[in-house]
Amino acid sequence: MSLQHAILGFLNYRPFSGYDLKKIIDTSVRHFWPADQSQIYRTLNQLTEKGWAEMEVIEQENRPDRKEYSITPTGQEALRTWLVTPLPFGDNRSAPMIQVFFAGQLSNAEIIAMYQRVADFMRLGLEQYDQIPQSMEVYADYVQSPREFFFWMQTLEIGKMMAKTNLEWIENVIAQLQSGEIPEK
Amino acid sequence: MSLQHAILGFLNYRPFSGYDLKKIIDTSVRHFWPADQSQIYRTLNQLTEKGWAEMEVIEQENRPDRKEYSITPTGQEALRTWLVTPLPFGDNRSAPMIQVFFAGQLSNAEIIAMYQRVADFMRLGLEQYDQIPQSMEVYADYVQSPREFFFWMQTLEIGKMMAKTNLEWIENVIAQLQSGEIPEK
DNA sequence: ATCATATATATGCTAAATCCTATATAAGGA
DNA sequence: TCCTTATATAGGATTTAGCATATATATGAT
Repeated sequence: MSLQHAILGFLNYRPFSGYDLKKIIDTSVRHFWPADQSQIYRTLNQLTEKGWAEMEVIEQENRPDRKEYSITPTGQEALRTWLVTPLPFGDNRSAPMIQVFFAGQLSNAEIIAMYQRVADFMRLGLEQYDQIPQSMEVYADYVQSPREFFFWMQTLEIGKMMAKTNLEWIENVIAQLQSGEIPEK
Repeated sequence: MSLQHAILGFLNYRPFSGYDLKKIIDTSVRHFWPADQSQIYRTLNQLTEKGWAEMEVIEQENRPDRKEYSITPTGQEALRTWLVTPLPFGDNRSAPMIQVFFAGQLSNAEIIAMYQRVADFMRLGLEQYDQIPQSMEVYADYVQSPREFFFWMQTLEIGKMMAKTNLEWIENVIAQLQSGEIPEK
């Protein structure tokens, strides 16, 4: 359902083709909603069937025709309705959490080794967060607005905060294990 | 894939039936990995086909026969291999993040109203976290071990930390919007 | 001349998840 | 008697996602 709304969100800026959308998504919302090319095309068909988007074939020389999709008034209404619907944060499936739940079945040494590797990945990720704002400038091609930019940066901000919190938690678990407080089974 | 490993994790404590597992999952890992009844039964079939679990029919009086599933040595190996594989935290789809990304398409008043409702939900959720440890005692029926308990509590701990971080972020966004720093489009 | 890359869309197949319904037995309450 | 709840498993239908492959044109590099 959400990919439909994500695409509607972009179409509400201006019309795009499936090919455009693939590139845009890969440089923006991919971090919290990756989308396969085939999925994007299929979703555009769904939006058209629902009457939330309209398609126009744009003939081109030297390259295949484009199918440009525009949002319809019904689509704009559907988008707004969805955007103002409170959704629960932190309600997502998480395989790493399953690992934590069953970590007791491993030895302390194994757990420490694994989480030290995870912590290293997270520290790397945190460093890279600071380089993302530059790559965000790409978006200026699509929409030029400090208001939009503010909310885009908020998705980065929350990502960074979550990563920090995760890292803090991991470091704490490692410390507790290393302190010997947690007896082996 | 992960439901298979979650179920293996439980089977590694002792044999369970699909009916047992449904109840156990609903009172434990449901928060980060909900599972439908039919999905559990189908996954048990998959585990059996893979040779990771074995099924034994237990005849009962007065009620339908149980099919008890035990983990096999191959299954234990698969579980261990998966448990020591570092998985990236914070790599999950998040519909609320899509809403943030496109929030600029709403008015400040609409955004504030929506996030105040979300914040209220989160504060409620945070209060309830403190009551969960009691309900965790149910697990004692399945496994009696302070070591296991430690890791179970860690899944609660990270959930609470994440909820706090989310709330902090939301309160900050609301404050920025209310301060008038963010111009309407 | 060939090979990779960019532009552009489509379809087949599979896995995973969700919802719904079906089947069967028995206890307990209204 | 009938209805609900508990115990127990199974399968159909649909949605979403992910991976692979096909098709078509044109440019630039080796």
